[in-house]
Amino acid sequence: MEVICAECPLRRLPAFQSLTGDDLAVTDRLKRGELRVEAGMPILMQGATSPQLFTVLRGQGLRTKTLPDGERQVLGFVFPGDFLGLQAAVMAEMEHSVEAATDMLLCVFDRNDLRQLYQDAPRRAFDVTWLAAMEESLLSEALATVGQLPARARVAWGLLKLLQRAEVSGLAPADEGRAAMPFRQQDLADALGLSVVHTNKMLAALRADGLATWRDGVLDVHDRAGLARAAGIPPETKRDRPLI
Amino acid sequence: MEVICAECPLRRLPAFQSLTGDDLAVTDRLKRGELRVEAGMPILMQGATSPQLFTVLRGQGLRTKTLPDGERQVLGFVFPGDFLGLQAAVMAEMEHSVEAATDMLLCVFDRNDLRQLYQDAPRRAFDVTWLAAMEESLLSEALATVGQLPARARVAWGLLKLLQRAEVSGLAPADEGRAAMPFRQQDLADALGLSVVHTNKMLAALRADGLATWRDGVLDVHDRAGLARAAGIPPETKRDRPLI
DNA sequence: CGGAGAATTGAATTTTATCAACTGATGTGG
DNA sequence: CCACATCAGTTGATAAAATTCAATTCTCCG
Repeated sequence: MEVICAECPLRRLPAFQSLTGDDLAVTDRLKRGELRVEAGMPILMQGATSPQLFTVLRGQGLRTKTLPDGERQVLGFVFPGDFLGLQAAVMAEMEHSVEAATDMLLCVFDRNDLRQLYQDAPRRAFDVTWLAAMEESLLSEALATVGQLPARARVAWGLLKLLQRAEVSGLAPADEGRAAMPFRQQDLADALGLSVVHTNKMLAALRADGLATWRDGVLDVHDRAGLARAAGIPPETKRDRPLI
Repeated sequence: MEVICAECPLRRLPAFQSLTGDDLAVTDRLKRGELRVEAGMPILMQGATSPQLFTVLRGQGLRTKTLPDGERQVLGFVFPGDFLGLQAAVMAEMEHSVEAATDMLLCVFDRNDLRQLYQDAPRRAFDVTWLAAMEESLLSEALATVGQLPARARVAWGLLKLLQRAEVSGLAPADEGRAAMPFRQQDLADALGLSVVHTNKMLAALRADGLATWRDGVLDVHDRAGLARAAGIPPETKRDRPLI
């Protein structure tokens, strides 16, 4: 086991809440090990039960849902600090899949220990609920965006969200508006409910307007305010999040 | 206080989990009263903090999110047994609104008691997380539907979901395929990311195909299998849910 | 009886998807 | 080292889907 919770590099990020030594110890005791996953490999499968829960230490991934007719919806992008598999632990099985977009390093927990956590560490249990509520909030915003905004605004929103997530999770400096983006345009299109072709055209439009450029795996936001305007001006919101 | 938890009529429904006397007592102690809300009135407001949490005893409502540009997305339909306001209790403020579609009767809890619940009744705390995970799952499915399916399939999916929710919450007998629907076509359209006009045309198409009729506040599903096929065949799933 | 809100229908317009072709980068086997 | 396949991105032309606009009906309510 390489990383103990007390020395977890993620804890140093301003986005994450600080913890008491006690809570740290509880978490550390529950940690079962680490798992390396190669880019492109599945982490959790839709329809399967998983004996394990994960926290992302390094790398990025995708949450995807496949419909009976074969269509794919990207539910969200996975970044360091994200908690994976709560659904499988709490309900019967996963309703979506998670796959690695880059090589990833995961912190492993046991599904059965979750009940124990609720007994022994109510504060940490509350944090788990906090994360679930946060996910719900993210999904709500995505649904509203996909349901109500035209294509250009959707793409602008998607780029802003990606940049924010990268900044908060320490993958990009906070003010440069630049971050590594290991995802494909197809992934963004599937997240926004657009065809790849149209997504590509909207990206070209945003680029032509000097708002943002996404090329060779690097996203560059040249005009954050302008991009926010194109997305329908959702003012920037930040929140301290717990880390499991 | 009219209803004590031990005699809550919702507990008799097969959809809800049974509870130990202990857990019931804890819940009962936390119940602060009941609240009557008239049709059309707001229950929780987007952007506001709420000192209270609610469980729906009677009536139906809508969860809605308003975008900065004024567009409205319906995030979901509220039925008896639903738990409202978790977001406000766990995070800083509500990210969406909840309003009554019919006259409603709500069970009232105090926001500050939630922490206490996590201390005193870990099993109930786990149930709260279960509900949050369930909401997340519902939103995921909605996002995939809105993002990937064509209009006719979306409407078919919406009608099926509405019927299922009505049946599970005891508002409609399980096998008749018929339920009271106090919502407007505009609400369904806003839930599916379609215009009212187009939603209306798709409803007409489904009616013409003998699949379902929605008229005068009553939804009639004539051919459940056919409707499911039109929606892309999401096989029927049922789950026992906890009741807070 | 008049008016407001909701449902319905047809027609014109816009948005987005689909199809098809081409580029550039990457990787593989001969 | 080159021919060849593959995969992601790009672009233009065409087709389909859904929106908007406009007009009408219906019901409920004062």
